[in-house]
Amino acid sequence: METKKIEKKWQKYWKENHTFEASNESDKKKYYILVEFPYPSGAGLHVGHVRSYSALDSVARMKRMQGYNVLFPMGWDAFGAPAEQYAIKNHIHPSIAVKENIKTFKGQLQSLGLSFDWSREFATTDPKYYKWTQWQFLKFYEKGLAYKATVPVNWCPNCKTVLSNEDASGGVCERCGTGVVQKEKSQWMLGMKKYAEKLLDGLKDTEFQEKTKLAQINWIGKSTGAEVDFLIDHSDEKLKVYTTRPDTIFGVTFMVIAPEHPIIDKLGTRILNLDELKEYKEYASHKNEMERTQLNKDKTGVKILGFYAINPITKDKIPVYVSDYVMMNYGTGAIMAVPAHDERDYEFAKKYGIDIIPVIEGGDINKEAYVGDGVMINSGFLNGIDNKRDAIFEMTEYMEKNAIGKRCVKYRLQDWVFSRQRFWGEPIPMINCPTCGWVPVPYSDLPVKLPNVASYEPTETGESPLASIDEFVNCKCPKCGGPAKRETDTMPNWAGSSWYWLRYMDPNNDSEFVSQDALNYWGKVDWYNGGMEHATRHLLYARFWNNFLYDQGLVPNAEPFKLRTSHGMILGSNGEKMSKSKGNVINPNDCVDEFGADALRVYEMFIGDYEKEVNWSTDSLKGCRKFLDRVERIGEKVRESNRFSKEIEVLINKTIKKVTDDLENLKYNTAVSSLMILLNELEKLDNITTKDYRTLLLLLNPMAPHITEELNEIYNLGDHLCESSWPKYNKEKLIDETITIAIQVNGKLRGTIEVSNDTDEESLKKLALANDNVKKHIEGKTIVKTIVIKNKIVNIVVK
RNA sequence: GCUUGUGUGGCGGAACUGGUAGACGCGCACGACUCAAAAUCGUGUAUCUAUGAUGUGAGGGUUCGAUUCCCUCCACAAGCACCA
Repeated sequence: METKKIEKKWQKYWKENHTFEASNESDKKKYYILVEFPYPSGAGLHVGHVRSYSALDSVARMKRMQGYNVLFPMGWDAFGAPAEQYAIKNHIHPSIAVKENIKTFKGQLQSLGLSFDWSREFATTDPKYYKWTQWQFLKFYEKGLAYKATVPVNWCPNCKTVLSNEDASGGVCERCGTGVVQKEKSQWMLGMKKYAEKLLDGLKDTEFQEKTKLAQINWIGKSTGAEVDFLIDHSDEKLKVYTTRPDTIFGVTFMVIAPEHPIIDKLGTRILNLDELKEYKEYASHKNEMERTQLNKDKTGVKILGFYAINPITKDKIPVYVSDYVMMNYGTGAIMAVPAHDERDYEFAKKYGIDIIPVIEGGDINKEAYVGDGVMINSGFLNGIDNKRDAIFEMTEYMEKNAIGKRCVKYRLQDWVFSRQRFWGEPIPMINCPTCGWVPVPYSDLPVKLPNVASYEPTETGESPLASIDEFVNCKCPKCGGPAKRETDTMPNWAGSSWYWLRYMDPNNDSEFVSQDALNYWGKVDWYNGGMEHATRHLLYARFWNNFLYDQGLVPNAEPFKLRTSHGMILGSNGEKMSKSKGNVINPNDCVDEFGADALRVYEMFIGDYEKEVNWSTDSLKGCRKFLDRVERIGEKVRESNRFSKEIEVLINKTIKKVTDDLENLKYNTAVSSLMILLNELEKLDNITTKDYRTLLLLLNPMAPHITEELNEIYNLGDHLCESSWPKYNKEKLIDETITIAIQVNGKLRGTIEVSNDTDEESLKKLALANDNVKKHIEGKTIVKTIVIKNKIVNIVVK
């Protein structure tokens, strides 16, 4: 039968028999495998999706055969800008384009024979799903973790929307590439900062890959130091700074505050050059518009005329500067500058002619050997202390005793800007009443649905398109019944993906976001695979969200994911990222049409190290097709027997072990290659047994599920593979009876000998010395030493 | 700049706790089958000044023995980026 027909036949069988649908009630051990659900773009499935989905599908299939109740779901992360842009252009509701795209994606995934449980499918854009996203937002609000704040936000003048720091990385809009400007805007925020320590600490309870943990740790960016108060001369005002090096306070020769620092307004009447400072603030806010990628930016700044700060230790008068190298959103927005030991402060001091006082011996910044540790000098009571740990400790103690400052911890992690001025997102379920203020939409009124209109143009003022839809905006205040207005901002793209794995456990529940029974049964996701690009933001948002739900007693675990792995990208055959403009895009449909789904799946697993990026090679794909053809052809040599052929008994046991281990350890490429080796050996035999063949097919089934099922049926080898047990190996049959031992002279290979397994050291030595080539190389020399490692090697050291 | 990775044939990549480097596949060459081609099968395929020597980014070290461990350096990739 032709490949296509075979594939369709089995796909139909699996569907009709609900083969891959997981049960929420089972005596079997559960295993939850999650792959990141795709954004259903108009471009269709990418070969990169196929890589991770095939790989984890093979794990899911193996686990089922090993007797687990496997949950391997799929859905759609379907809110987002592209659908909205498309809608604006064509004046059709985004849900229509999304529906189309989902249809395409689903068809493509199904044609690959991936064993997803389609009965649990949903899209984040389904009102039945986003009802619960909104419900959870209200929980955040109730706990004070969702709040409105006026914050300087990244603003894209082209898209007319607020961007998160993440979406504005590099100072340009992630979507359109326009330079981002700073703008003050009232936004909904989620209090993620409060969870910084938990998110850091919770990593202990995960088995994430080390690189993923590190990425998260970096992103959270914890640092310990001290907050120190500098009094302002002739005033009760204080300037609070954060420093990780309180020990260097004797070296402070100036201070720097962020352009937005509130003290400027507070002491406005005393400041002689207020206009200049305002001008600088204006300049700084536009700075992002310019090439922010420019490195080694020149330090700029303005000295505040009119007041000084007082060093709390030395009582010196310290000039205060405004500069944009200090950020308002980190620490206290103010720093004590120690130009002798900090590169940035040094640069600034040089430019503005400020004194530089070294306080660490040999730590002078303008010397090559800049060090941050050494003997304290010019530092009063710290003089002579020879390491920073003790110096920091002494100083902090002193500060706390004298109420000058105190120990504290800071995080780089910021609260999550949760508002977007877009149409195509979950409406934030809040109502603004002129008398009651912000009032949450009652739970019973959820979901707040997106209206069905035909215009999605953003407004000039930067409000969401929803703001111009009166029937949506105008409503009654749930509290006082008076006229009120709905929040028109929607949630960011990341919202829907911050809890989707929970919904899969119980996707059709109308009364709860997921039932407690389902939560208790499925627990944590056992294995979550996705792209490395999501190792920080998505993974942090998801963990934050889940930690919050846990604190509310809504889910049984603080951490949602046990293991997290990530796959490498697939590049075009020219080594560049696949893109339409480069003409190097490979469409998985074409591959399925020409070579079959099985061949594509096997190829994508064989293509290379799963965690590294790889270049596409259609030739290699052909090779995998050939491999499957050979598997098919060898069936002609099968003879009935329930034993392994003697010649390959050890090899086949080894292969079972290898494939089993490799599939669990991201070593998909060697899993495939070990099956190729097995096939090579089987081909050398005149005939093979039914047990040989069925074992080969069982092992290959997770990777090439269609052809293997078909061959199993054609040769009448037994139950359907997907309903059979995974092969087990016999530990005693893992070692060959005869093995090859390498013989070296002075570490160089001079020959090999065949010996029976476990030949003792003394005999090995004798055999080695008897070898002709060895004799030649030791002739006329003295043997200094002989190293014999059983079953491995003999090394003769001569002089 | 910082953090984290990665450097192995023409190519993708193997190599257990240090023990025969280059498994497996692609490509290429030759051969078989064929009138011929495709497909298929078989053989070979690191390099060189070739009975030997050299080879895992470069240089050093530890060891009987190093792709593997240690030090220095180089290149590339990803992430972060004035974080005090």
